[in-house]
Amino acid sequence: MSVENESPRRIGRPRNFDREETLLAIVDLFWRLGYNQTSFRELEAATGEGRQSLVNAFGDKAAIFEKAIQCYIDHRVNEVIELLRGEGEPLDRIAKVLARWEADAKAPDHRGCLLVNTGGEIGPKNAAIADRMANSTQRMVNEFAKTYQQAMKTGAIATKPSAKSLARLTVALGDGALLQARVSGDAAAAKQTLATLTELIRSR
Amino acid sequence: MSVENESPRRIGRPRNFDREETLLAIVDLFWRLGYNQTSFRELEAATGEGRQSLVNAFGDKAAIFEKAIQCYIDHRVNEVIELLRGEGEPLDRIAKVLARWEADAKAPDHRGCLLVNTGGEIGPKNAAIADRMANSTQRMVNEFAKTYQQAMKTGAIATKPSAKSLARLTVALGDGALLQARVSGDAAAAKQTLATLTELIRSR
DNA sequence: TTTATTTTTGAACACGCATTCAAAAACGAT
DNA sequence: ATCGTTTTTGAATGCGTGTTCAAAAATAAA
Repeated sequence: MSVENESPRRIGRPRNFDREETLLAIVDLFWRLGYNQTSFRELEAATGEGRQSLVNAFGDKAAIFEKAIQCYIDHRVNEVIELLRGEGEPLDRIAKVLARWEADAKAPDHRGCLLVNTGGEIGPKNAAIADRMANSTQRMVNEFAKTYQQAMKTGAIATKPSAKSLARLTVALGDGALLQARVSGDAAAAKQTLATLTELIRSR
Repeated sequence: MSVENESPRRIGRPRNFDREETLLAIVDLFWRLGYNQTSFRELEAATGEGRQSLVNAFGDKAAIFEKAIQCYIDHRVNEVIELLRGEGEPLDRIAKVLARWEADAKAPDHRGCLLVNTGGEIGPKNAAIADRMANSTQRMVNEFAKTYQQAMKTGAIATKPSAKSLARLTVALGDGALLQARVSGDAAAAKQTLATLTELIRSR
């Protein structure tokens, strides 16, 4: 690997905007509108940049979307995993993740979860996108499974449904709750749904 | 109400196709491709009819989609409710619904659930569609709640998470499982997720 | 200052789409 | 047979879209 970080002074006209900041605005846009309803006109408006600049920086629309999905994964999915790997009791760490999902359900613009929304819209049509989504689900399931395993060792929960099974159920439930929140905007229902999971697991 | 069923001999050239049969083909198409990816070209191919005939019978694309959604609800959602109102023990009736969801997860074309897919794609943008989806969810939740209530009275399950809470969790979990099945095509994971719910509820 | 390279700007382009039109065809009624 | 009505057929139209082009602007190197 050659060194690329030391003074990346490149030739030519410098970029007018911050790449990461612009990408975050793009993520937010796809999150709210979905892939098909997001046109270059809205991308320009949301970022304040010309479309040629966006194409130059990120590629065509499909490439822009892929990078937005990756950005979302890097921030949101990894944040969930970090919460599960953090400090405190296993069940408390899981509660933190559920609280985070509730916060997304409460968002005023009915955004839900970008991966969930994309799953319904793109589905298996785009293999690259589908793979990343399936991989994200898998990573979250694995981390939940580890955390549930720890909770079982301390006796906080029963061992009857396996940790892996509980993990799969948890992630699927999060997906469903955030989907319903996007459609109906009823954040309270999502909150209660997730609370029921906690109740079901603890009371054993 | 005037009688409309007795010999509906109408004036003009008779329709060449069966309305219900064609609508079912349209439902299948939207189910697999989603709203945006379904163009009139594919509608023509799937139904074998000219686009003007389709527009004449069902209206423009938005109206066609609305009628397809309604058709899906009339068949699928109502079928779930009928299964819950059917014969047998409450938990067995619920098991029948879960088995039906598993079957949809197993479908070779990754269709998942039309309402789930549409929720991700349309979201809250189309109020008429969103209302019908929220209403369908509500009806299923209510019927699940009744069934869980019956199971509690017979002592088949504990009364600790309320019947309503369990019902909400069940529907949200079904949504999540079918969404994951659409994205990854991993029907086995969906099956195990739903099985874990049964395990969690029974073992108390 | 000049040159080379990259980004920005603004527009033009080609394509697919839903919508719409007009004529022909198929029926019941007169 | 003729007329009125509805569906079918096939094409045309207009619009929004993603993509692409060409000139101007901004920087580092020579």
